[in-house]
Amino acid sequence: MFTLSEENYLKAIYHLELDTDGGVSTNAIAEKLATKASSVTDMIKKLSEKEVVLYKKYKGVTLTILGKTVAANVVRKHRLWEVFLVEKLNFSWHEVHEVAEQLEHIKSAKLINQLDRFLGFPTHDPHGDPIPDKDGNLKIVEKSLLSTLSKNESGICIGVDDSSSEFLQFLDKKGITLGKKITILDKEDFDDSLSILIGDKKLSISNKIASNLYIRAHTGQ
Amino acid sequence: MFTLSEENYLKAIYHLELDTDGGVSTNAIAEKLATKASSVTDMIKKLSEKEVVLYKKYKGVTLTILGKTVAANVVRKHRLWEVFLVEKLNFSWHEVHEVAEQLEHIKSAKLINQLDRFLGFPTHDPHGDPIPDKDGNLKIVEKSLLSTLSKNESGICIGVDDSSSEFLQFLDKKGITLGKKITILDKEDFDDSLSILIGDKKLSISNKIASNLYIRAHTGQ
DNA sequence: TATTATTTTTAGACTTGTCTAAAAATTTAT
DNA sequence: ATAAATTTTTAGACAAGTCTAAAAATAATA
Repeated sequence: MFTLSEENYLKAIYHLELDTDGGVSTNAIAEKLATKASSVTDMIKKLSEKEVVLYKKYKGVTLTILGKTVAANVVRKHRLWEVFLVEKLNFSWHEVHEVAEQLEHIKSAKLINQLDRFLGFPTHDPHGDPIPDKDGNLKIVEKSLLSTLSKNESGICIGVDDSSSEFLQFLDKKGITLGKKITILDKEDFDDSLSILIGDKKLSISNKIASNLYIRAHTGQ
Repeated sequence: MFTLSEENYLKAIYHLELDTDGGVSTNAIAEKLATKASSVTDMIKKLSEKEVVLYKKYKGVTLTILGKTVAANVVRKHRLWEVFLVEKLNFSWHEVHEVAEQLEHIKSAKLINQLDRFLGFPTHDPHGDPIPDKDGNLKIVEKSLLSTLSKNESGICIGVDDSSSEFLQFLDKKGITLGKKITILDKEDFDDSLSILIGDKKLSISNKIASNLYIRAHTGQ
């Protein structure tokens, strides 16, 4: 069994591994968890003892199969609870993270299985991130940043890169939500801003926004 | 803000105060929390600093208004989660306690308010115990043990005294659930066992069982 | 009321997870 | 390739919460 703190380290390493090749550095973990490198070293030794990470001094860490399974399970719980909060308790998508950070550590296999069923076996959380299945596998969806699409191309909004509260509230205000079809009407060379059609509304958005929105290619129609 | 451990102490004292007059003893708390008296003394000093208990050496503790409010809020969360688990996730009433012990420590006012609404503002948990309102007040229902009723009297089953897993499973097996009407058909002087009518079934139950079932008097009908 | 017995508190130690400051290893740059 | 900068690790300390063993206070009993 793993402590709350151990689970948080495993989750951090899990996320960092997704966009790093090779081992995850001590400093990267420290930054992600808002802690000190020395604390990370201490914890890594413990996790290494428990055989959930592979560790060689000065060379960073990688998760073992076991470690990845444990981490994915925490992520699974986090995202299922986010769905619950939004779908059943009327939370906005920018309000769920902090609470899900707590709920993800509740230990009960039955709880999470029944919650999954209760929610209708969702595959994605309210931010569009995939929910790992019981074995820790997740369905990869081909996705691209809105900013990489060309004029007249379109796609379905399926997620965000930056899921900060501010950004999500901004999207709410603009009426940009998951599942909506977005079409690029025009691209401005000057500042890389975009003119887009979302639903039946025409919007102008900056490149910064477009670089934080994930789109699934929309063939035909 | 209170730590998980502090909340557990406050809850234990809250429950113990309900069936004790005067202060709650160090040993009683230690037994309830399966810890040592010396640990209790340490924690009590901390809680006293935080002004949630009144403490005089060797004289036991009592909750302050603030302490009672905090404790009642933990109990409120515990019982609301139990309702959730039974009503929405198909848990049996004997399975909920352990999970609710964890969920009761999740910190989010919005979460618990929305959960309350989602569940239809329930007043009692699956074992028949009252759920404190936001201010920590609970509706007292006049209740008596089944064993105190006389022949031909009847009432509605509203709760259990012993909520151990074994007892609850026993009740399930016998078909005894909350809300059912129970009538005393006969009392056996020899061993104080009872012959009762529940629903349309006739049952014989021991005095031990009857001393663990709470009944609300059922006037008329 | 003096003497046991019980309860409670104190003193000191241990674990977990964290920190700061300094040393060691690695990487970068001249 | 050696010096400088950065990263990582070690060493030692601290707070929270717990424990054991012993001392102090209270309660029970003769």
